[in-house]
Amino acid sequence: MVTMSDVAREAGVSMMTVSNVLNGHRRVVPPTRDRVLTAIEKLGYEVNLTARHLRSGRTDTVALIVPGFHDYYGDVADRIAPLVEEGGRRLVLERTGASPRSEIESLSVARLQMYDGVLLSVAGLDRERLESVRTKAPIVLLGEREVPQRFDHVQLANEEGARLATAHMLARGSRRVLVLGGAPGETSGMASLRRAGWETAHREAGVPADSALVVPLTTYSAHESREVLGGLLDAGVHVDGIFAVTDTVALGALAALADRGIGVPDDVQVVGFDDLDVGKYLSPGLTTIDPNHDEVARSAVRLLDRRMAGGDDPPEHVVVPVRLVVRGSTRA
Amino acid sequence: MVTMSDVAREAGVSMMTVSNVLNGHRRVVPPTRDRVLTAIEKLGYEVNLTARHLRSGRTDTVALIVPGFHDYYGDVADRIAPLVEEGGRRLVLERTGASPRSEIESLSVARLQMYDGVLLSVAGLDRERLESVRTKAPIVLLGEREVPQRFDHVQLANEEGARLATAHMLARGSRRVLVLGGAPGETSGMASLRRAGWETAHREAGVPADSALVVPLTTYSAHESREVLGGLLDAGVHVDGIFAVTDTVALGALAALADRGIGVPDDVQVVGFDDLDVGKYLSPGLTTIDPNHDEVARSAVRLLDRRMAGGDDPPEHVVVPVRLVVRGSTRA
DNA sequence: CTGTTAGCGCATTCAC
DNA sequence: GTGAATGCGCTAACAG
Repeated sequence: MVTMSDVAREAGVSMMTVSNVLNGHRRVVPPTRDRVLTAIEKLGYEVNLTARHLRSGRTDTVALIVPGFHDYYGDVADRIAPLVEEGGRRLVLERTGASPRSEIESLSVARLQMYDGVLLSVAGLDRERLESVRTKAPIVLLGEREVPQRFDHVQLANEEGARLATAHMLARGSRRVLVLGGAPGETSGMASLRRAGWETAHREAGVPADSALVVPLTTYSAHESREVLGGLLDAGVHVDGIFAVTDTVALGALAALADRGIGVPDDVQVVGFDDLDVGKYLSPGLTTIDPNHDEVARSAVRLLDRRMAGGDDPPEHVVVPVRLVVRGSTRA
Repeated sequence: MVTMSDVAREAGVSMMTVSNVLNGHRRVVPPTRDRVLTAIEKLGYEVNLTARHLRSGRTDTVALIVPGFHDYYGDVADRIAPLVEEGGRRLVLERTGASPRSEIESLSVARLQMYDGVLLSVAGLDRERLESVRTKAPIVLLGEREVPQRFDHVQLANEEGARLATAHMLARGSRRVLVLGGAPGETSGMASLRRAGWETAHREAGVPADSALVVPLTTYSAHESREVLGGLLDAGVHVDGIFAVTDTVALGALAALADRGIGVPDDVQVVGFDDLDVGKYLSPGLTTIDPNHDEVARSAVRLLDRRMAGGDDPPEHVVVPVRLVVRGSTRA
């Protein structure tokens, strides 16, 4: 391995001069600079980032830690990456994985040290686990769970999105709108917030909200959704609208309806949440809530940049506005 | 920050004993061991992974480098992660991004140093760029592009999958099977290999393959697929089967057909490639090729483990078998 | 089984 | 504008 001192010897300068040429912290006069650059080129030298990290304390790396790689954070991650790169850093993804052990490991001081800052998706983490994160390292939380006040946090306007979705169907004639994946009771967490928006829409429209139409899910998978909704339909539950708390849930719901020959949107209107790409290509297209990933990415990076710059402003809790995207699964 | 020497002092032992307790390289007698563990607990010590890396040369980290986070590699990544963890390492994802600059940076010696091994998805990289990767670090290439012989490589049985897909439609009566996203000419690269399989199926079935039915795409997006196929249909091209080179392309094709009221599978049969989850929930379900991600993950990690263990076996080029998954978009 | 020595490659600090 | 010394925190190699 060719090191900085090899380059220094080749160029006839000290290591410090090489270092300065590389990171530009101090001015180096052009002729010296050129000699160094020539030597670097000739020897094929590249800095050892690990040594730089140990010495300087900076890693120039930001981590986005997600529950799993396949989930919807991939889309957000692609929007976060260029913003992080603008700040001269790179983004890496880690996953917490399924086991509590690996989850805790992802959040250990040792691992957090590897990064200048961490964006942590809280989808898979309970509050207790978050409370136990002991570090003053820059962290911004992302996601729809309730989080400790002391963290910066970016989440969606869950309740507002659910209200928009439900009001849209009520305004188009639905009177029995099922909220698929909605949690009864409570007022925090994605499922509860979205159920609350469903209630608000009913109240505003003067339509009674039947609590029998709040149908919880455990995995929020399309598979579970299809099974659970199918069971209800087969049991004769009367439904003329479905607010699925995610597009994935909506996908399962559409399959359950199609399995039974129930027409969308004529018999039952359907609205999802997330604006997955697939929704555009279904027939009919899926009406949904656009979660505004660009704005999520911008907010998250803005908050993290502030922390990484050493800002000690009070924690900020950003709620990103969302909007309704109307397609064919609801009536004109 | 509490360091190893703090722990050593607290426990009344040398740093080496602390180090040995932590990494288990040498036996430490239980009473000593307990004193060390108690001191670690008391002080809340955690190793500095950067220092360990600089000293030992190991990072205990494997990187999976992909063109973008949102694409289909998320699914493979989730299967690779546990296998990497079994080997006592963690997996991180990086993306090459769009710009050639960041792509080259991802492959720089400096960055590759950060990892014990690298799994590199070649989807976004041309051969020239790969040739220029100068390092003897453990690397395994993943994906359907042609790659230099000197690398280990895992790819799908593209041609066989395409043959299965096309033969399935020909056997069920299609005589004008369009290959959407197939590249004319050549015999390397995903699109060409899949077109070759389409040709093979025709030859085996004794059906002439009309080269006018080879329709190239540039982005392989659902959007492009919908537009391109729509244009052909509107121009009156006669088609009674579509082999879409990816499920995403199939999604766009299904939308183009639905836009025009063309029935699937009665008027046109459709087969995709990738077995994306969404295919199960469409109506009708999408017949497709299961790319066997489990086997891709296993092969990739096996090859990488061998390189990381210092094996100097000749480069291995694994072709992972695929299978046809029959759903409603083709006839019974 | 445990300790001592040395140094991984770089950037901070202080000198000139 | 450039150089010399020092040490970030850890572990390999060698003693004992």
